[in-house]
This record gives sequence, structure tokens and C-alpha cells, in this order.
Amino acid sequence: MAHTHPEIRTRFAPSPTGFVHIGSLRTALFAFLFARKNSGKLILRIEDTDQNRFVEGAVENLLKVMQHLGINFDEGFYLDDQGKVQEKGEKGPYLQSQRLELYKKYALELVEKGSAYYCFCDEQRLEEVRKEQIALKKPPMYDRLCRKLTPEEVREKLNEAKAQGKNPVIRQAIPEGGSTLVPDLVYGEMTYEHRILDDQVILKSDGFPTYHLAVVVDDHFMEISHVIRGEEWIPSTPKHILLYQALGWAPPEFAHVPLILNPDKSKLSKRQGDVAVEDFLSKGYLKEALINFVAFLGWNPKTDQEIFSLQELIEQFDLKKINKSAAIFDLAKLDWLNSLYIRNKPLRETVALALPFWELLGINTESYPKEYLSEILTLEKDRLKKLSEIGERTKYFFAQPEYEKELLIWKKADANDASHKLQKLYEFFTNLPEGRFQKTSLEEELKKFIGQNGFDNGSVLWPLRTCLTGMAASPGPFEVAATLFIGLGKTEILKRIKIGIDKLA
RNA sequence: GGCGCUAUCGUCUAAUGGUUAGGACGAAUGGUUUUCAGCCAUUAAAUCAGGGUUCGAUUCCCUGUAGCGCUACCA
Repeated sequence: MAHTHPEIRTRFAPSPTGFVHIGSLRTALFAFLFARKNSGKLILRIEDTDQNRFVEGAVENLLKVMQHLGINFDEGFYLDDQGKVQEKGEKGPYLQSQRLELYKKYALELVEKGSAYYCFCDEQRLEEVRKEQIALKKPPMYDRLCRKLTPEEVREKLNEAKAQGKNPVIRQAIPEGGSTLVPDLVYGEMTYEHRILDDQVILKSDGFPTYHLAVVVDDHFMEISHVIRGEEWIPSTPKHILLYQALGWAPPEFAHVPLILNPDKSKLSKRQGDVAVEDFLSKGYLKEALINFVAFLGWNPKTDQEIFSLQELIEQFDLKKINKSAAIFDLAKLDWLNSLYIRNKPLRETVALALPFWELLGINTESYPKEYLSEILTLEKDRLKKLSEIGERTKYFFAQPEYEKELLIWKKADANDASHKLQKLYEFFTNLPEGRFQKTSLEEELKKFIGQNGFDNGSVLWPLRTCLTGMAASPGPFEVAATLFIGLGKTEILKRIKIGIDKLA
């Protein structure tokens, strides 16, 4: 099993469904990490053999997402400067629908060799056979009726079909007895009895191959050394190996990766929340967090380190450290990772990323000084789970807050007290020179004010904070006031205190 | 139904033929404090079950159970 390969070549081979599934991302990431770690190549191949499924713009979207995440392909497709999809690489085309002749050639070769055969059964018959088998509690499989046809009968039926404008399918002829060993870098060796393997269709009547033929032909000609794909492909791997053998080709190595599950342990699906990487991105999850999180689904470095950059992942990635059991997608842990990355990201970058979320709330960020925005973000970034929360949490920096007067009353005080303190604060701020509005000096002055008057911290700071923010939970009053001063000036602070006083009257 | 895979705190997981079964998220409690977040400290929380093998098994083997996957002219 320990083959040596002249070059490590692996691939990511999604269907163009229009969005990038979180599970696809994980598979792609593993393939990417494996290729980079071993100085190999990562190939992108688009598996569009199901014409019904093709979604316009899917490849472009895929490339955009992957590029944004930092997962780049050595062969296959890329986005040019204009953002247009371009193909590159020596082993193309990399779009399966453009390789139809090749699949046909090898399907026919397999027929020639007796490892595949024409099947003329129509859908009704197949349906009937299936029903009957299920009724008899037998595994539903093709009954191999057409496999028994003589060469003459085949020729006859071929002509007949042609006259009617119909195309037969080609099925793989699974050997009668014996079994096939499936070696896997993650799961070890698995054996499949041939008698339970179905004579799968490999070439459809529309001339397109099914996955099973296409994947074998392509992986062979694209010289893929390692196939990294989801666990759901394990049961069809023996069929693929049989195809390799029939064609006289050496199969690649397989590494199946465990499934990602919903919290209820079903296969991760759209029904139970977001599965599209784009959705996470648009909700304000950082790419770093997404990558870090997804890498830890089914893999870990066997150390206590939890925080990994893409570069560190490359350095430490090892197929042997992939575990066999499926992993549940835990949003709470993603949130934690995301908040951590938000906290640690350089402020400039975070501001740029936050802009769209303010705009979403109708805030025209262009009309405020950059300094103001970055001050606001400094206050709030440690409190964010995702960037999308920024708008709602900081809206009081852009418009006067709305709130009930009860909010102004500290838990250990009453309305009269709150009103009194706000009046005192109004005087205090009126007399405070503009040069003392920086956070530290403001804190100094306010504490002095509180001390000199013999007030409770809370009885002063609570109403101040709430009348400035209109929120039960927010950053502290010193930094809020200092930031407000930068953006909207002293008059705004006084105005908000006045509003508070009026409410309490 | 058939075939296959998997099985350690609620979740992601570490470890070992002998450990107080470790870490992280989440939860709870306390501290800091004007609120929230953060930070610090603390706590609760797991080897699916039954048989073997063994001086000793969570670890190796078998059986069972459960979960999941596959069982298309989808991928």
C-alpha cells in the first residue's frame, strides 16, 4: 500500500450546484493541504455529467469562494483579472461534459473486453424488477437480463434501437465470483463480495457517463495519485477498482474522509441551517475562522493547539491524522473561533470587513471619518461573535437611541436619583473643556466628579451609559462618550443627557 | 431488507495493556466591574452493552446494540 508516486496529484471534483457545501469545503481543504504539504498539485475538475443539475455561474462562484479562502488550484480553472473563468493545465479539458468522446471510447473498450455490456431495458422494466425484489426482501439490483444476450441479439437490438432513435445504456459487468479489496488510507482495508455489487450503468442513454466511469477515466488521465473524497463514496469504490482493473490501469490511492453531520446526526444538509460557505461568509464569519474550524472536523494535530493559520495547517497536515468517525457541525464552537479571530485581526482590516454590515443598516459609512469608525469597532470587536452583529450593536453611534425611561434607572437607585445624577452630569459635561474628552482623561474627570460629590459609581455611570447608548448592555460610558465626542461632538453628548432628563421628568 | 463504516464528557477530540482518562467549545459558580463582553479561578460532565484474552482492558478479539452511509440512466 505504500506506493511511491513521482508526483503527488490530488483533486477537488465538485458538481456545479451553485454553492459550496461546507462538506465540499472540508474535502477540498484536505486535498489542498495534502497537496501543499507534499509539494504536489491540486487539480480542479468540474463534474457536470448530470445535465439536470447544472447551475449557471456555478464555476465562477466556486472559484470566487475558494480564492477568497486561499485555496488555489494548480490545474483546472481560475479567475482572470476580469473575473472571468479560464482553464489551465495540460490534462484537460477539466469539464467533464467536454470529455464525452473519451468516456465513450473506454465504455466501448470495456464492452469489447467483456467487462461491460449494452442494456436495453427501459425504465418501466427496471422499476418492476426493483419492486419485485423489494417485495421479496431481496437487495434491489439489476437482474442482468441483458448480460445474457448473445452477440447476435445485441446486434439486432442495437439496430432496432437505432431505428427507433433510442440509445441503450452500457452497464459494468461485475465479475461473477470473488471479492475486491478496497485499500483506504483512512479506513484501512475493506472487502466487498462481488455478488452484492450491482451492474451499474456507466454510460447513460444521453451519451453522458455516470460518475463511476467518469471518475475512473478522469483520475487516470489526469494522473491523480490520491483520491480524497467523502465517506459516502466508500461503497462504490470497489466498482471503481474493478473498472481500473478491467482497463488495465493502476488505481490511485484512496483516502475517504468522514462525514459532517447535523446536530441530529443526519448528513449535513440545507434543511437544518446553513451549509453553504457563502452563507457563512455573508453572515460575517471570517475566512480564517471557517478554515480553522472546518479543518478540525475529522482531523486534529494530536496536540493541544487549536488555533491554526492556513500555513500552519499545511505544515502539520497528515492524512494519517484523519479520524474515521463522523463529526457534528457545532456552530457554538465556530462562533467562539470566529470571535477569537475578530478580536485578533488588525483593526484596519476589520473596519474594511465591517463596512458592508453598517451599510446594510442604511448607515452611510462614507459620511463619517475613518477614525470614528475604527474607534467604534475598537469598542465592539471584542464582543462580536460575527461581524454581522456590528450594525445592531453600534447603531447609537450613528443615530439617537430609542429606549424606555426605565432603562435609565440603576438597579440600586430610583427615577429621582437617576434624574438628579443626569442633571449633575449635564453640568459636568457642560463645564468640561473639550481637551478632556479623551477616554483616559474623561475617566479621570468623571471619577473625580463622582468622588467629590460622594456618589455611587453605578448611580452615575449606569444612567450616563444608558442615555448615551439606549442599551442595557454595551461598552462602558467613558469610551462611549469619548468615541461619541470624536464623531458627533460634545453637543451630541449633552443632547442625549438632556433627552434622558426629559424622559424621567 | 442487503452491504459497509463508526462508537471516549452535550459537542470537537487526546491518551494508554496499568493514568486522578487530558485539552477545547458549551454549561454552572465565584472574582474583577456601572451593564455586557473579556480576563482570572473553580466545578459538573465520557470510555455503548455483554462475553472472552490477560495478573490487569477504555485500549486487543467476538457478539450484540445504536447511529450513520450506500443500495438511480444523481453526484
